[in-house]
Amino acid sequence: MRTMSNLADRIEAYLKRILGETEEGYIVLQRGTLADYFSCAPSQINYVLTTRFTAEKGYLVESRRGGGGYLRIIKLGLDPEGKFQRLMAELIGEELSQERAYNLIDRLEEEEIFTKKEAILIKSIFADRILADLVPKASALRARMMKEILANMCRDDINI
Amino acid sequence: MRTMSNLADRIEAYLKRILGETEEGYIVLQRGTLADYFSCAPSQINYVLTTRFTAEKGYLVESRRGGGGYLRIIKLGLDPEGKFQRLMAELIGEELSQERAYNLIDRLEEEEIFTKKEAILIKSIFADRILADLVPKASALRARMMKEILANMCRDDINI
DNA sequence: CTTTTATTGACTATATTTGACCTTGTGACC
DNA sequence: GGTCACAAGGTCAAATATAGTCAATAAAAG
Repeated sequence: MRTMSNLADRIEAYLKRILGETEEGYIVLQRGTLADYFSCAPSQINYVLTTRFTAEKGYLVESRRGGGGYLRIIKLGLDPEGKFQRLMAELIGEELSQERAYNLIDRLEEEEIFTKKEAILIKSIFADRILADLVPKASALRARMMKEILANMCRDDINI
Repeated sequence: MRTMSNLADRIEAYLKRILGETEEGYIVLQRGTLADYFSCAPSQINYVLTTRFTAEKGYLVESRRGGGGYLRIIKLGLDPEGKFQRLMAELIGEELSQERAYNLIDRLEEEEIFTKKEAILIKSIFADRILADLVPKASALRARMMKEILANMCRDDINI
């Protein structure tokens, strides 16, 4: 269980909770109102959005300024058509930092492509702590490993 | 003989005591607070963690910096036959060739410690084909990764 | 006396919080 | 239509709050 002791974590949890309670898969709210609710600087909301609601984590944020302005936070599902290939092509590339890898793995766990145990297992060996001193280009290795894992997840003989 | 009166030992004993009293199998605390409690340098805490709370001794440590930062010390679950600890001990400081790794993984799959999918997943990224050109000491990395995986298999907080 | 283990502190890395300033959209007024 | 006030949201950098690393030194063990 997270300590939830800092503001950013509490705002994140709040947004995820109401996102989970809604039917449409997105929520619309105002930055200033939310900032008031948590008695914080409005820019704190941007901080939470940019660190917790990224594309890798499966979210899309739209907004509008001016009168009637708003924030819309959308929870994305995976495209069932060729999802692995799309993920590999769009999100991995030639380099994959520890943080981006973890986000991606969490996302694949949410989509039930990995079990919790598999997610922990993969994250454990993708850690900089494990790779850094033995691998000059750790991000290149992570990218390669992640692609290899995803390719193997497509094997037919895997669910026997 | 240890005098049992040095700081590191007392901090170790303290952490193990509160770990034993908790229900969840892990504790969360702050490095600075603990250092204050023992009136020592914060880095002393890191020393204790790296020397006493290692995977081979049955612990995992996770942490986070910045506001709301914390240390989480996880006590690994019981391993009655000491199988993992023995495997880890054998692998410490050793090298693990692709062939030996594959044999070990197959054995753990037969013993139903890994599912077929997990075995395929691990083997896929342990291949020399994946590691060789990016990792000067591929066997050292495999040994380290394998230990890390085994440690994580003992976590109580993953429901296997 | 030598080797191993423990202690400390200076420096580094990372995450969060806040505030001053910037940009864009809307509508009233001319 | 142009301009202006106001109502959003955006950006960025400084201040603050944590934790990590490393190397020098001290203490203990052998």
